[in-house]
Order: sequence, then structure tokens, then C-alpha cells
Amino acid sequence: MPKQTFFNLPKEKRERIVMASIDEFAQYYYHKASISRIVKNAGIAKGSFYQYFEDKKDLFKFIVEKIGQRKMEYLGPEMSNIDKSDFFQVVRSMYISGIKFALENPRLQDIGNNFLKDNDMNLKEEILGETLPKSNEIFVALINKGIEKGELDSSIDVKLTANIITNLSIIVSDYFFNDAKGKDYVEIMPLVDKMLYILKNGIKG
Amino acid sequence: MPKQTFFNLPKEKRERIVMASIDEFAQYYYHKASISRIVKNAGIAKGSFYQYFEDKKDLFKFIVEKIGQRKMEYLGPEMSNIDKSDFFQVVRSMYISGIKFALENPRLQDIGNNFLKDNDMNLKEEILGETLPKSNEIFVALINKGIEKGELDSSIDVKLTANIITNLSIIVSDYFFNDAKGKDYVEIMPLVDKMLYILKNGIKG
DNA sequence: ATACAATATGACTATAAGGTCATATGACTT
DNA sequence: AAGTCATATGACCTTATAGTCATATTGTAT
Repeated sequence: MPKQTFFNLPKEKRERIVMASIDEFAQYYYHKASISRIVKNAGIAKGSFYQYFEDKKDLFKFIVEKIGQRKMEYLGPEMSNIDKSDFFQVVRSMYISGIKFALENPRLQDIGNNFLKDNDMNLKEEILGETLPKSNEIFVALINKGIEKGELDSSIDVKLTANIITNLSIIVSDYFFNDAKGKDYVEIMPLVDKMLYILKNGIKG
Repeated sequence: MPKQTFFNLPKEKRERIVMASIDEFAQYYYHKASISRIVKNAGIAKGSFYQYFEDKKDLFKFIVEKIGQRKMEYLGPEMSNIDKSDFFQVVRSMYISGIKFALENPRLQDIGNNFLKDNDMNLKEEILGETLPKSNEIFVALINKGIEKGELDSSIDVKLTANIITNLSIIVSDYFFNDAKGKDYVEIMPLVDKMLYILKNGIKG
């Protein structure tokens, strides 16, 4: 957590620091990000930075939390529909919201995705704490309900399936941004639907 | 490419350097790996290192190529069966061989996986060159043949499917090592089969 | 005006990185 | 024994990092 001093700062200054940090982390990710560059771009003194944050990790944690909150603004509404819609509708909305978030917040998406891919388990544990498992648990619950309702094949491995669905969401947005670049928002839906078709029916002829 | 000097070295010394490098990259990955630590652990002088390699990237590229070769020793035999077996048999063998490689070469697996996840596209491009797209192309060809033979649903998006299959192979071994840790070799097959079941039939009830 | 606390500052420390280079060593040739 | 060449060496260079700290500035309350 940033120190109280940081929160006492005028909003404009706080935002300058946050912006400079996001720029830095988006370009250099955590390990290669430089506090010296951040303070230079934010227009504050090095010493001031350490009046606001404990250290680099403290700042990064703050930024990652901000990203999480932002993403929740996209996913939250879809998750409240969980009980009304059927399984594939919910997954579909979540994938689309995920890509929409990525489209509208490319730098945040970049930081978040890279962080999730990072192999520094200590860092991940310290920063995500108990947040990480939660995403999977949501899908586990969703899948179990889908099975009860008969929407899903009861013979699937629930945990593995939850894992696949989580990862497919990353795959579909990576695919959208890398392999199918240049496309715009309207082209998301067909891609997501193609992926969901495979998830639903498999690829067997 | 390492300099000629490196290849002139006695085998024992060369292997000491390779081992120390693998240890270093497995623990610190590319960006945080330290040449100073490598030369210390290999028992050679810093100056000597630069008689053998152009720079850090040169060494890493050499190690990544070695890993690729090693992995091909596992996957190669399966790929020669491509024409005989049916689609899902081939994919199954490749997944299993992949996990077997990971089990028997955990440090190499670690370096390779982390490198593939890395977002430093420059580094990836410089090191993989044209190797990266090839993996996907193999699956594209395989899928097209599967469709021709009627083994696969002809309405699937081939490129997307190839992408999914490539990524599922990473997912299944990550899952095996992280979420299902402690399990031993015999427990791979059911896991792979569960995943293939989903790929084949989907999860719809 | 004075006193006090919060904030701002940048030179500084300590550490480590990748990479260089003049010199030393040792083996093989003549 | 002299000369040549590949190899070995570690002190050294530059550059960068995260983090510290004594001092200066500012705003506020009295």
C-alpha cells in the first residue's frame, strides 16, 4: 500500500505518477522497469517517490490492483447475469468483455497479461495474494452449475475445464491482437463464437 | 553462434559452461540472468566467456537451440507417424511426449516455457527467427488433412484451432506441474485423455 | 511574525550489470 | 631455443539500478 502521503497529494500529481508508472510498466514490465525513469517522466524527485511508496513492488502492486479494478468494471456486470443466462452465454460475455477491456486499455492489458505469464512465483504470490485462485473458482462453480442444469457434459473434469476456459480467454485475446491484428471491434464476435463453437462441440467431424 | 574458440574447447569445459548457463537461465530466465554468476559457477574468467560468445544473447540463443534439439528428440518420432495414425492419435502422442520431455528435463522445460511466454518480441524474433511459426504450420497442415479425411469438423477455423492445440499443449503440462503436482508419470495419460476428450467432443451436455 | 509539521529535493551510496583489453600462459612449429 | 598462435585472465570501464538522507521549501495554525 502506498503511504498516506501519496493519498494526500493533489489529484493531478497523483495521476501524473500513475500515468508515468503505467507507461513504464507497459513498456518494460516489472523487472526491467526503472524508478529513475518513472520519476523523471512524472516530473518528481527520486526522494519524493520514496515518500509515497515503500519500494518498487509497492508501486507495482498498487498499479496491478488498479488494473484489476478496471477490468472488474468490464467483467462485473456480466458476472451478475450468472444466474439468469446459460453457461455459454456467460462465458461468451466474459470473453467479449475481456477483449473489449483489452481494446480500450491496451497498456493495462499488456501489463496484466505479462504479469500473469511471469514465472516469478514469489512476486505473483506477494501481489495477487488470494486473488489468483478466485478466477478459477468462479469457473468451477459455474461449470458445476452447468452440469447440474444439464447444459454441460457431466463426465468432464471440472478443474481441468475451468483451467482451459480461463486460458482460452487469454488465448482468444492474444490471438485477436497478434495473429489477427488490424481487425477492429466488430470482428471480435465471430472469433469468440468460433472458439466457443469448439469449446461447445469439439472439433471432431 | 558461439565463436570457433568455444567449439575448440575440451568437451568437459564446454559442458561445464553449458551446465552453468542452464542453471542460471532456469533460475533467473533471460533478463535477470547474470554472466558474472555464470562464469563464477563455470569456473572460468569473465574475459574467457567473451572469447567463446559474442554476448549474452549469443549464449542464450545457443542454449535455446540446444533445448529445441532436445525436445525434437522426443517429438520427432511421433511426427514421423503423422501419415499413419489418425489426427487425435498424433496430437495425443505429441502432448504425452511433451510432458515426458518436461518431466525428464525440468530445467530445460522451464527455460523454454518461460521464453515462449516472454513478451520481448525483439528477443523472440532474434532467437527463434523462423522457427516459431513452424510449430503452428505443422498443426495447420495436420488439421487440414484431418478435415479432408473427415476426422475433423470442416466448419472449424483452421488457424484458430491450430493455435488452440498448440496452447493446450502448454496448458496441459503447466496444469500437470502446477495444479496437479506430486503426481507421477502414469497419471499423465488420464489427464491428457480428459483434455483430448474435451477437444474432441466439446463440453456441451 | 513564529513555530511546527508535512512535503520536496537531488546528490549520494552501494551494488551489480555487460562488456573490454592489455597482459600472461602454454602448446606446438621451426 | 625462439617464435608464433590460440587461449586464459581479472582488473577495469561505463552505465544503470534501488534506495537513503540531510537539507530546503511550503503551508498552516497560533
